[in-house]
Amino acid sequence: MTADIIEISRLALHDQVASRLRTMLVEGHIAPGAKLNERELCLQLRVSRTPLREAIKLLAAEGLVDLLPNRGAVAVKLTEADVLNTFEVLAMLEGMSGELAAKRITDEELAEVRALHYEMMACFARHDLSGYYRLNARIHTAINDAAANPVLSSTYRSINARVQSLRFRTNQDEAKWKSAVEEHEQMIEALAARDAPAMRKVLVAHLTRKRDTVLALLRAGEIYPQAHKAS
Amino acid sequence: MTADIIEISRLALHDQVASRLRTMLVEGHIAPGAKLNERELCLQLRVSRTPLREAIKLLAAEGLVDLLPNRGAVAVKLTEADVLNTFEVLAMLEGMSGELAAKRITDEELAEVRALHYEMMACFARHDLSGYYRLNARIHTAINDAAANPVLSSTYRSINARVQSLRFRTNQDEAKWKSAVEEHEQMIEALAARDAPAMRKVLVAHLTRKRDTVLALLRAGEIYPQAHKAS
DNA sequence: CTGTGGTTTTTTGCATTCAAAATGCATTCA
DNA sequence: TGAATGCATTTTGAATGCAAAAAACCACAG
Repeated sequence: MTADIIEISRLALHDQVASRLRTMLVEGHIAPGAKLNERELCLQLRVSRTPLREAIKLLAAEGLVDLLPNRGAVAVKLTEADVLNTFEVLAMLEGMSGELAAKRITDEELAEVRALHYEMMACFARHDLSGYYRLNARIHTAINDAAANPVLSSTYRSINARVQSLRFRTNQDEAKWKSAVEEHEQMIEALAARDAPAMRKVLVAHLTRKRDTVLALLRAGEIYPQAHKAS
Repeated sequence: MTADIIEISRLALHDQVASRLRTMLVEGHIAPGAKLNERELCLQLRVSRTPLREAIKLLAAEGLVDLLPNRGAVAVKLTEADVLNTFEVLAMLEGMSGELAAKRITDEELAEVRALHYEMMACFARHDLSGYYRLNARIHTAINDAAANPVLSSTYRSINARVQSLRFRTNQDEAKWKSAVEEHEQMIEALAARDAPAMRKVLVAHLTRKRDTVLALLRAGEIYPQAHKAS
């Protein structure tokens, strides 16, 4: 019982709030372009406005919300140009991460990535999309860790979060899913061979495909169905 | 992102505070490892604790201060590993920025960079170090702008700020200064030739040299003279 | 003289309160 | 009938108050 209390007070309240808000934004529970009403969120998250506001400032720094002076915060609604620019940076960060990982990964780390990969294949076989996504994220985290550069990892995480809500909504068809899995296999091969250029190549290609998927949906207007807010 | 469109008639207090604190940290007026006493800073900046705390949270997200639970914030004191990791990422970001700039720079932008370069040369000739630094920063900003990727620019700015206070303290000797200027001339040439690989090469070399300078000083203990606080 | 325990003081974290700005509505006038 | 202006409500921004945690201090014992 007391352990929970300690556990709660271990993480600062504004950090907990930031995490919850981040999840809500990334998973689309707060729609892009939606206003973040402070009083509303206070009741919902059972905290006062001070930690909430601190959390919102944090998310603004991460680029997940826009801060309008005297008008509060809104969930970012990316334009096509924003998506292009973001993926351009992401591709480079991921490419670098992959290169470094290929150079620095230990046998133990490689084994773990492989294990995660097979778990992910299991999800693929079962058509368990959410499990697939979860494993996918863990693999990418594992590769980032293998790159052994915390600055790179946290930068990647932060920027990736901005497009995560869009990637969340891209309902893969079977063919795209299959080729994504194939790309993952190439990643494992490149890692095992410690082939840094190959690793970069497959990761950049991976990101480029993701980008194009997101862009296509954005252009089709399937991501932001009702165009209500001016941006 | 989309907030840029909204004109900022009057900056919010927490933004002003964040700017001032950022300057104090980057220019070393707050020493690395120093504790940020809220009450003290409130009196100094003539604001109450609420906007100050929001600003500190922002700087924490930027990686300029560390947030210790229930113990406040301290100015980050980078370890040798931190410096290596940060410059590793910076080199890549700057390399990418240079590549994109070489591909995308307009004649007008190039002319402006050239003009800034000559102004900087004037400062060099006059041994005006602070003017040189100012122009140097403006040139890098101009190149970043020419890359035409706001996500890249802001990411670079944020990460660069973390090592700026160290670079601020590296008192260049004449020889190093001279070779820095030569590298800048190579940059202009590469830009003019729209030679992206060359641009990347010179920028990465530039950053590597800066990194080594910072590292040498760090190892010599000249940056953190009195080692008192644990990092 | 040094280490330990308890107490005081300081400092941080969160909640509440107060003030200012913006939004919405109704009334009024053209 | 439509637009503009003034008022009321809502919402954000900033300041203060209060409680808890950490640091500093001091006394005391070994």
